[in-house]
Amino acid sequence: MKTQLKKGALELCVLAVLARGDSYAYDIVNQLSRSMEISEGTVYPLMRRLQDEAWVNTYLVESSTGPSRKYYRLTPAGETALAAMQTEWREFVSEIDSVLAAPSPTETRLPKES
Amino acid sequence: MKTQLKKGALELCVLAVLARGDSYAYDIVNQLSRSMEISEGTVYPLMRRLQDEAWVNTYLVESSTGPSRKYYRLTPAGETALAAMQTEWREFVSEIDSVLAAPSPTETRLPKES
DNA sequence: GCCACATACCTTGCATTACAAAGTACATGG
DNA sequence: CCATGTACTTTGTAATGCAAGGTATGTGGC
Repeated sequence: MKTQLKKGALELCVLAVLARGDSYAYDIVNQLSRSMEISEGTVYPLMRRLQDEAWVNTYLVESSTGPSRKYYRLTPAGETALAAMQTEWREFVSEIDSVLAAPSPTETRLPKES
Repeated sequence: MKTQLKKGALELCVLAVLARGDSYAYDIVNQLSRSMEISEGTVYPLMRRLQDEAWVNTYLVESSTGPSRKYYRLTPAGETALAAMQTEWREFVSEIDSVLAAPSPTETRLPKES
């Protein structure tokens, strides 16, 4: 079920990780794995989308411990998008919480008349 | 974009509304509209799913101001599911917030060596 | 009577996105 | 030479939000 909750939030998470420093997909997955469940099959297509939106650009760096890494770097547009998403995220959480916190009727379970 | 964030959370919202008292889809849409954007085309299929899961059952009530209303009532299983989802929701928000709040490197934008 | 409007229901088709599964390729160590 | 870890990518499936459209009931104005 949690899968559905994640939709849209992972993009924000990936941008937040990149705001802390350039990284490559495999490492992003590992970083996010410390806080949440995430799979490679989710992140690689997501990185492609971020590129298509021009929120990141890429460069290759050779590694001595395996194949070359494709690093992603936030663009100015990406930073703007990240800021907007953080605001949206906070608004979204407030909205849901306000629904959850709405007053419960003192009389239990009576159909309301409009 | 916010559309994606909503996935999975609306089910929780609808159950939370029903926990405050039986209601019908058209009214649920209006109640939720006070806190968030929501459309009928989303809610009606969702109500069907809640029925399929046996989280709600229904009864008809005639209205003097329009067609009969199909009221939904939370079942015990629905209350259990609601409680579980509320917990999941809080965990989810914590996870995302922990990613957003993770420490920023003091040195800006340097590729990390593993 | 008729017509617009609000109420109330429902369905179809589209877009988005998370994920499992599978595959490719490089480097190291037994 | 073969298993393991690193690192990338693609394909297909499932879930679900939403616009758009459709049906039907009741009220009030003309």
